[in-house]
Amino acid sequence: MAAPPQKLRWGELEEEDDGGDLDFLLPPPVVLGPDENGVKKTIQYRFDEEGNKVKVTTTTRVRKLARARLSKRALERRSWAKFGDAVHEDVGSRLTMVSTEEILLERPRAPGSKAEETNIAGDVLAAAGKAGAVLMVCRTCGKKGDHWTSKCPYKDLAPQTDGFIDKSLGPETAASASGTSKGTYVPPGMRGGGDRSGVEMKRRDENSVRVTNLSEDTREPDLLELFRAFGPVSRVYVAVDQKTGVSRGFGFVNFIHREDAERAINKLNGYGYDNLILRVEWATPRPN
DNA sequence: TATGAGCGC
Repeated sequence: MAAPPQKLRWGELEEEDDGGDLDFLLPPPVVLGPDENGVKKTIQYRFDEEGNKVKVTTTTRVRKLARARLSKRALERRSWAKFGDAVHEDVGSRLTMVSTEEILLERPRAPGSKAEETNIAGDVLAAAGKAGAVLMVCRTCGKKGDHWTSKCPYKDLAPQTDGFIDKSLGPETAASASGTSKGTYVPPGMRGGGDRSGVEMKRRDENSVRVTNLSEDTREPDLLELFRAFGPVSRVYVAVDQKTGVSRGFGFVNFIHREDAERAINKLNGYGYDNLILRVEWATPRPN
């Protein structure tokens, strides 16, 4: 296999020699450096028009700027020994490389807990699960043994815990509810007697606003920033391609109050955001 | 391009 031709930059091209065939009489060119300042010296010889031997010294600075920009720490890192896949790399290459090594991450545990304790707890859970459905406790309505949280008929009425709830709504705790057993979470709809009949329930999804034509790098916090000005927001969602992680360019914002959603639609539809014109309209509720 | 994701049985 022939080596690929080395691509020369114009600055590296040899000077055109007009000395003709007598070049072999001249000493070979000498290249000195580059030194630590990136200064390279080239000493060449040629014949001038009158046939005199002339020494030509060229001084060039090579990569001076790039070197100057390296911090002390970066320079220090260059002297580190290679490890992992890079051990087998060419010793002279100082380039960063992409590794295919498997990196095992530790599973986060509760602070202070030991791995063994976790396993024991797991066994206990497994045993209890076999014995009955005591552990099937819906986190939304607190009902035991009937359904999982995802199947809860009231799941869309549950308060959000994803951090996007407007803090001005104030914290609601089980302690503020009446008739609760100690330490048990009581969802808002079940408070005050637990009789659901006649309680006006509005699906969270109802004040859902669809936002399209988002720029690719718009994320949920950005949407929240934009929409929270109109009133308390219960949920923000940006559709993301599961494979690539890039935004699909649309999302949803749910408002607690329908009027706020309406104002947001009126104000923000057609609004320029990140060089794009937003489309903001009512969302058709998700199937399910 | 264009109407959403998800845990424990």
